Amino acid sequence: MCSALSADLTAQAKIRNAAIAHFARDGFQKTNLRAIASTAGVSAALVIRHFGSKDNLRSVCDDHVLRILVQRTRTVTGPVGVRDLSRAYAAGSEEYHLHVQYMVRAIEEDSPAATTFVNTLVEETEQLFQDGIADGSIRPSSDVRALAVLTVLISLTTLTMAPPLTRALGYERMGPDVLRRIGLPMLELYTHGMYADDTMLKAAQTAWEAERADDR
Amino acid sequence: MCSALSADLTAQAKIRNAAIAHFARDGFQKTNLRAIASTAGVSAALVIRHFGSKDNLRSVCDDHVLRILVQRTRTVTGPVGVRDLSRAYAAGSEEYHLHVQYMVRAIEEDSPAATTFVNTLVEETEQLFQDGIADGSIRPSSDVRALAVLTVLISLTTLTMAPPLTRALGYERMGPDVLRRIGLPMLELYTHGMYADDTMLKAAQTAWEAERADDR
DNA sequence: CAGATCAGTGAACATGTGTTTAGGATAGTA
DNA sequence: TACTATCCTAAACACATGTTCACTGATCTG
Repeated sequence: MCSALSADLTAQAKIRNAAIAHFARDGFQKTNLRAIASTAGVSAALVIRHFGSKDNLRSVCDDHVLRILVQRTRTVTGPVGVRDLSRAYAAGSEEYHLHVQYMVRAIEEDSPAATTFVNTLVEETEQLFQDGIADGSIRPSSDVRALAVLTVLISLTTLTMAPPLTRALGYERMGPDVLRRIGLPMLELYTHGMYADDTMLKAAQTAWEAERADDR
Repeated sequence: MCSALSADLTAQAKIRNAAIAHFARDGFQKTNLRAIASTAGVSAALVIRHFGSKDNLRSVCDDHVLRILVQRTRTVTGPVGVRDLSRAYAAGSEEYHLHVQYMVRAIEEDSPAATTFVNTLVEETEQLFQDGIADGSIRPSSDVRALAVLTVLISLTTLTMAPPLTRALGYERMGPDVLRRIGLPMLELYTHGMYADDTMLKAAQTAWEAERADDR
């Protein structure tokens, strides 16, 4: 965990890390070069000198974060996976949170790297589900791909819940306690749903079939 | 549905509607007054003249959208509710979509009105769940409030799914077909979860209890 | 040492954007 | 007609911000 000590990093790395932090917290648009430069302890001109432009700086950050996250997924996957993302997240380092937040921001803003982020996550999740269905730990689904997208969506937005949602739960800021609070209902939902019977599901299924018939 | 005809609206209303559209589509920060003015067919100066400042314009838009959405909820609720939000959404008007999107943007950006938006939604949803639990249509939950927050979160982010998520499903843009595609797995999830048994849930429960014991 | 290369900076530049200002058109009124 | 009020605009202003430029100092290299 040496990345917090900025003294022994090159200026480029300091700038990149500062940029990642700012982009993650405030978004790309709202972050200005002088703020990044100030955090990195350098001048705004140096940022441009090293990275050419703000856009290019973002793409470097994208690559960096993506590489680290993928690497982490590769090594950590197996026992954890998506099944218990919130616990894995809660146990993760500050730096990891930052990277996850960066990724979510990238997806929200539809940055160039967002597609890669999402596709990696969805692919991995879908594979996990396929395996789970094969070994009987997960119920078969009518549309595994869509289920994967849905759970990725839920995981991401849960992990970096918008402040108003957090406040609706009675907390000031996002933190481990919020995740714990939201994690149990989530697992309950994943385990046995929330409807007592399948009335809704059947109604929707027949309605959709009728719609499909109308389309022809 | 006369609001599309802008000819017979006052300049103030035209500006407000244009602002709502721009804020919803591009966010508050990225929208500039001249774009709003152009859409409304007026000058940028008139926007300031009528609303004082960009910030005040937003707060007027917040109030307007909130009032309409709450009114709609009050009248439409009952048969629809949150249970089948995607179908209700798919059946809704263009204007309704715009307002929902506006609300999601407000929540994402944590605008002043976001708290009101979210609290209204969560309150209404929680009440719906309480009623459902009472009449047996919904399973009892260990934390109804948190469940309400979670489902509001899921509904909102599903309705205005980020473009990369949409693309991961093979579609170019968000639309009724995407909602239909994601809606079925969602209902399945709500009906019987996705885990085949309660291994995960039990593991998490004991882990959390152990953690709570550690905290003392 | 001379020269070259590299990291780095402060000031200036260009542009975008929220806001102000001075004034123009139009309609109502005495 | 003259006065007033209302609605509206073009141009200017002020400021933030991405980027460029001229320059400094340090570190190699011959």
